[in-house]
Amino acid sequence: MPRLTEQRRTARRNQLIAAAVRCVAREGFHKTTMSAVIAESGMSAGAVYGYFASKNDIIRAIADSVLGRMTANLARLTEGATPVAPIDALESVLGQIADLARDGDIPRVAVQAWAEAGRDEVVAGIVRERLAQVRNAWRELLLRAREAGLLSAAADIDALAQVMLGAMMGFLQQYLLMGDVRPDSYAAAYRSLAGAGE
Amino acid sequence: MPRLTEQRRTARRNQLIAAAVRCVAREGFHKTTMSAVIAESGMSAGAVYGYFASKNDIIRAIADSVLGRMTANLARLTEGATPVAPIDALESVLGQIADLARDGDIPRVAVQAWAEAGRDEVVAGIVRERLAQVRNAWRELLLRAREAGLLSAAADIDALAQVMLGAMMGFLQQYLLMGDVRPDSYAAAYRSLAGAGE
Amino acid sequence: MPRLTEQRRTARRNQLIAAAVRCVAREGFHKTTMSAVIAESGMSAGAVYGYFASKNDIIRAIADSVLGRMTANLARLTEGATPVAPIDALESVLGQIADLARDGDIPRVAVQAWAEAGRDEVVAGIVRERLAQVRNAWRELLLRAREAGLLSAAADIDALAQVMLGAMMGFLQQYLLMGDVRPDSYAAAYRSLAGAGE
Amino acid sequence: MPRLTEQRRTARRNQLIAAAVRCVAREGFHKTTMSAVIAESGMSAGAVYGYFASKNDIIRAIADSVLGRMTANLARLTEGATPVAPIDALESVLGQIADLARDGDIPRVAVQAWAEAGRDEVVAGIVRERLAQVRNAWRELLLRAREAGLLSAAADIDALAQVMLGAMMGFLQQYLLMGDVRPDSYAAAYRSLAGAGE
DNA sequence: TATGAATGAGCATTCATTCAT
DNA sequence: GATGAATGAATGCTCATTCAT
Repeated sequence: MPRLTEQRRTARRNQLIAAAVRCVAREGFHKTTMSAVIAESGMSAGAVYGYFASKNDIIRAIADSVLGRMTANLARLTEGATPVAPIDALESVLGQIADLARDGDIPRVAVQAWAEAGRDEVVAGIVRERLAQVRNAWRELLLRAREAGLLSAAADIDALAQVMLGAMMGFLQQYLLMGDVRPDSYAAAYRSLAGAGE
Repeated sequence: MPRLTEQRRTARRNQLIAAAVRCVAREGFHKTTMSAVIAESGMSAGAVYGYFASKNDIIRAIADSVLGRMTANLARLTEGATPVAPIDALESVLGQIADLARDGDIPRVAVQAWAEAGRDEVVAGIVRERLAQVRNAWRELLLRAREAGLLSAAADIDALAQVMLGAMMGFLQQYLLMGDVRPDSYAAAYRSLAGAGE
Repeated sequence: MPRLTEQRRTARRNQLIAAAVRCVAREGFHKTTMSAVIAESGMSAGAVYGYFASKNDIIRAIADSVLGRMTANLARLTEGATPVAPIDALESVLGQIADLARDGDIPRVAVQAWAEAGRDEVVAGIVRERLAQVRNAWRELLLRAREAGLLSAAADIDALAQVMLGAMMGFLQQYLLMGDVRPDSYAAAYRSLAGAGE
Repeated sequence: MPRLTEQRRTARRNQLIAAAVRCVAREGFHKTTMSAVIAESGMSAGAVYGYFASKNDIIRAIADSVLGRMTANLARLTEGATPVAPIDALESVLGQIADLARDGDIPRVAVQAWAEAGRDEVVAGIVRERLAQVRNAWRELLLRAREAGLLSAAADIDALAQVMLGAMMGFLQQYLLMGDVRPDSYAAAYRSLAGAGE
């Protein structure tokens, strides 16, 4: 088969996932019909099943794709060699999330994926892996911050990474559900919490 | 006269919701069939539709019930007159969430409700109301903490309430998805974060 | 049982039939639900089944009642001893039908009964009996008209009675479906047809 | 390309309508189940819904089809250029109706359609249109008869067309319900009515 | 190869009827 | 008696998937 294969195939797959994501953002995984995905993608039913074995397969691909794109921007943050104060990093990350939520469907579908993980163990595996990536990125960033003295030497890096990931999830949910959270004040609140309790 | 008393009617309704919650915890809202709910509840198809007009109605009742029960314990915390350090309160609340998640279906279904809010405006309204309640409880607690000097005078109470709610949501999601978060270390991390960056 | 029984029972039965007729005029026999009849009658489900064994029974009672009331006025016409010209009688009868159709549900439900006769042999029997009554009335009237010289001596009384009944049915259907037929011009047309063709 | 040609699609549609007509002749519109239609047509449930959006759609298509076929033969009668005596034409038309009723389901279903017009405004529109066609055909025939002197010059063509349509409906109903009407004597009775009343 | 019509099990919901109170 | 909540088989319809063309 000399036709331009793998590259073209991947492109079509992505185009299909993009169409499916638009549908899922509107109706959720299980109220989205294959018929809707087929119409949105402009492909034929047969063609779709040439790229994915089943609707479940598409759901899994969507989950992976969408969570991957949530993570993508975060990775960029960590790549930099210069240490960043964790809360500054958080503000930046929350800003990226707010941007994604304002402009597109990804965060809405990410929430769907978190819910779906509760009933499909494969999706659960994908989600776990993606969340682990985010935590790893945070751990790296936090370590560098601690080395730079931007974080107390006694800080529990693992727990803090969990807290940072949790902040992202909590912020996103409130952004989507309440629509009244702002990256700057949200991140700043962590600072005000500071001296408290001691 | 075989007329149902309001009390009996409410009891049956709750019994039905409880059965439906068990189903939804397993399969999510839209993969749960009425047939499954009927079997789980031990009622007949017709009887179920005597209590709820449609599956959608049940979904909404579940969302309200489940989010209400997530909130219930929190309210208890705020009722106390004695000021509590916010992070101590958080640890306590996360502990309650972990307990609920370990012992029952409520938190799993709460996640479903958050996702469903993205496609059913009625559920979105219910969720907004319930989340607002949680924030209000936090605001009250935070105000009292600030008055007692357990919180910096400059603290942004509204933003902090958002952060506290977000912490609950982020903790719960990670509890369900990763299974490795612990109330004590999670809450403690907030403290270690505190001084940082300044 | 010293309670006023038979009389009261009949009254309640008629009240029930009246309610059911209102429903059937709106939705036809088979789109009318027992629930609707129960609501319209103000009785309880159990009570209704005390008067009629089944929905089918009600349908049959309605058919009989409604066709009986279509016939009632016709009988009055024939009772008179004085001979009437057939076409004058027809105009009068069509006028009565138009009045019934304008003011109430009976003719609409009569059409339902004719249709139902195609699938329920019991209703077919009721309809046959009622139509036979109408024909008999016409036969009597036509005989008297022939004796009085208002009708040709060679007239086929049986066939003419069929034609008169047919005229009533055809007029009613057009009144209900087209709404543009008038008793006077409709009857008059029979006269203009008369001499023709010979 | 397995695309259906318009021709094939229409053929399948008609086959489906034919199957549905057989069911409706037996049980009426609303006691005919989709399941019965599906079985009778030999198609699958899904296929049926590829041709018609709903059961209501099928009912409407049946109404149009059946009333159209009642009309078809009438049109043929009018096409002829030679004037026909109205009562001769009537006898011929009643003969066609009797043939249709003896051999097939069409007239039984036509009666269903007239009844259904009382509750579905779309069916009512279809019926009105089809009845108007019949009247138009009669008007044309009557005009030609009047020109040829087969009808009194003073005859009210519109009213006579109503009477002719009414005769067809009344004859058909009696054919189906009583089974004792004959085209020849029925038409002849109109003649015997002739001199009467003057 | 790509198509889209066909499949049919499965879905949410209805409703005539019953019977415990 | 009278009530109306409960029953559950049956209904109209959907939709993930297949496969003849």
